[in-house]
Amino acid sequence: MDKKKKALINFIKQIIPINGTEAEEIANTFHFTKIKKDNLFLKENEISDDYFYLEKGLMRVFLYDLDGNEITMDIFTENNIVFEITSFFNRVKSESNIQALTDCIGYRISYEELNKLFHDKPAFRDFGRAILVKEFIASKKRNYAMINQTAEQRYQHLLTSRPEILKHVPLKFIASYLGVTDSTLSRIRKKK
Amino acid sequence: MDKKKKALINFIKQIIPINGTEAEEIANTFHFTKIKKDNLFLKENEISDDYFYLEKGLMRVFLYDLDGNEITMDIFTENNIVFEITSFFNRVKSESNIQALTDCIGYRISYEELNKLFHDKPAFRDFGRAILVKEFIASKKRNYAMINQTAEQRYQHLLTSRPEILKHVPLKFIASYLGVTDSTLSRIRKKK
DNA sequence: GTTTCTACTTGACAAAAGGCAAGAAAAGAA
DNA sequence: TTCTTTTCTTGCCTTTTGTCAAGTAGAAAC
Repeated sequence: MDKKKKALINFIKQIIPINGTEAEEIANTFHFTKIKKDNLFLKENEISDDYFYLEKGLMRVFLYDLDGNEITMDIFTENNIVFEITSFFNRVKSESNIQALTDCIGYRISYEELNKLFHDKPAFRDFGRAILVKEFIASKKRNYAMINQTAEQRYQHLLTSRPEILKHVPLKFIASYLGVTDSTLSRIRKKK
Repeated sequence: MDKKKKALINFIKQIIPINGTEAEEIANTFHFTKIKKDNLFLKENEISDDYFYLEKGLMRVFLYDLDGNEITMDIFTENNIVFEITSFFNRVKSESNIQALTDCIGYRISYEELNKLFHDKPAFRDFGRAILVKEFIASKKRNYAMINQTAEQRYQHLLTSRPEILKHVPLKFIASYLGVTDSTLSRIRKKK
């Protein structure tokens, strides 16, 4: 038993009903991982092999648009699973990068290990599905916000729902995540 | 063996590698369903119990914003799985409605039947996951388009990638799906 | 046929957001 | 500390999109 995996064990228990022993066995398949600030956890054109529980820190997903501009598509905060769904599950080259915005620690498993867990621990299948569903719902909410809210409303929502992002992430990344330019976000922020 | 389920069988085979017999057995768990134009396949505040393969027709997902306006969040075309992920998988009341935009036919199963299939046909688990991943990717692409493209670019893309929508769906639904007002879409369309 | 909807268009003006460039402020490096 | 780089702000002007309201076109109802 690895005492240090407590956060991961609690996270698993929070997602699915499972007894302590089994949650521990699952957690013990995961490997401790550190990522230094600014380092890339996933590079574009690589096939992602990381299903990663982020215990501490912040990460972002970004890619380049047709003009070569960086677009921040997602920002992950602690106590979440971080992975590039397309590349990881479809075993194709990633179009996006995942970068640590602060020093990060957490636990990872490979595609093979994940599938072995699905096989060995049927309860864990529900975990896998629940994570997919959870992230999918978050993506749909973002779509809704982009259609129905102004940039200012999206900013206010981020401010109240995930204030830790505002504290640690440069404005330009937040701006592109919210779908505006950094000038616009700077003006929005000034208003308040 | 039900000859009429050929489209569904082919769809399953297209998503996962599977032999004909097993694909047929899976397909035979599904129930033929018709939905008349304009009818609601799912009503808000109901718990969705439909995992639906749409063989022919068009459907849309919509909900009401805070001002009571209808927002079309998604449009489904034929040869796709239609379901409200949050309500169906989390067994909670749906916040959105699903409506037939034309007369529709297809095959449905319930949540219970789906889970039974996952249990009885391990290969079908990959199908379930592949569908989730497929829809998730589509949602992420929509997010990207909303952040990086103008309404006109989004319209042009829809025009070339899914022209059947333009033919059969009223402009106001397409407009809200693209994240613009119907006036704006009308002007965009005029340009070309 | 006429009426009644609904779908769509269009004009005039307002609001939201972007582009660009200059400069201030803050954070890091030496 | 000073220098350098990055981050953020701001002004000016343009583009995009929204709002509201009036009007047309077409389909469906009577």
